Amino acid sequence: MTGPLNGWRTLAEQISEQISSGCLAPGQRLPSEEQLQQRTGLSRTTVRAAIAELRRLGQVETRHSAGTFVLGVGDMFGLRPGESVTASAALVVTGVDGTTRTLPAGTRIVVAPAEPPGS
Amino acid sequence: MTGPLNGWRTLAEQISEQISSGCLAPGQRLPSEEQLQQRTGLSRTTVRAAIAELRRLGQVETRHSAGTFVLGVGDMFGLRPGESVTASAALVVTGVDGTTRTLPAGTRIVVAPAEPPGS
DNA sequence: TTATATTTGTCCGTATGTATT
DNA sequence: AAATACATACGGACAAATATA
Repeated sequence: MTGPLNGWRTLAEQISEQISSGCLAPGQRLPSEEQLQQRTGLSRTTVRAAIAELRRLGQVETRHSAGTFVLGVGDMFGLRPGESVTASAALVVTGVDGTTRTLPAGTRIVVAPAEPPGS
Repeated sequence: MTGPLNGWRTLAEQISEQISSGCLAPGQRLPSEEQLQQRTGLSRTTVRAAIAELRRLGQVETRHSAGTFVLGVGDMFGLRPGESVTASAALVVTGVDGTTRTLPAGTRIVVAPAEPPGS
């Protein structure tokens, strides 16, 4: 098995891939929670956990009683040495392998110094 | 009544204030979910929702089977090539000369590519 | 080392409220 | 007014990882 994974992680990943591949375009509405329940056989709790994850990753936005919608890709900003970034909300760092890490609000993001080659 | 006990937002706010006021110091463990249940009379679902909110705000970090711990603030984070950062709130970039620039929420911060010397 | 208790993780079901369509 | 869809909240059960004895 590729990995049984949990319920909500698997579902979040599947939807995320549909977004990445363009099957779900920006502005488009995701299936309702009930529809996702029926299609996947998962409970509503699990479906909602998956959507919450997508929200955390900034891929979708949920509007009360209207649905969950795919967000467009945000702009990129290239941070240069000497510059720093902060925000009044938590910062989510996405690593090279796709894993994420949450930093407290107020953390200062700077460009890491280059590693010396002889490490 | 011991308190209003209305919902996960209230609980999250209460704990958040304890963190802001220093009653809960960085590194300190929050009461367990069961303890919070008993103290507040809320269900575990609601208690967990409150903690999830604190996590979303970057105020705490939860370690499996160990507990939820208060995070320190004002730390630095060195961003490395390949990593990216976003936040659900506006991002403020501070330049080398001290000037600031505000970027919309969702903007992806990446390490700017090194400029070739002959530019 | 083994065993036990604690604590969080995941998952399910149900009910009701609220906002949108 | 009615149907749809998300928000909140309760309850229970078992798994998994950690800490402790």
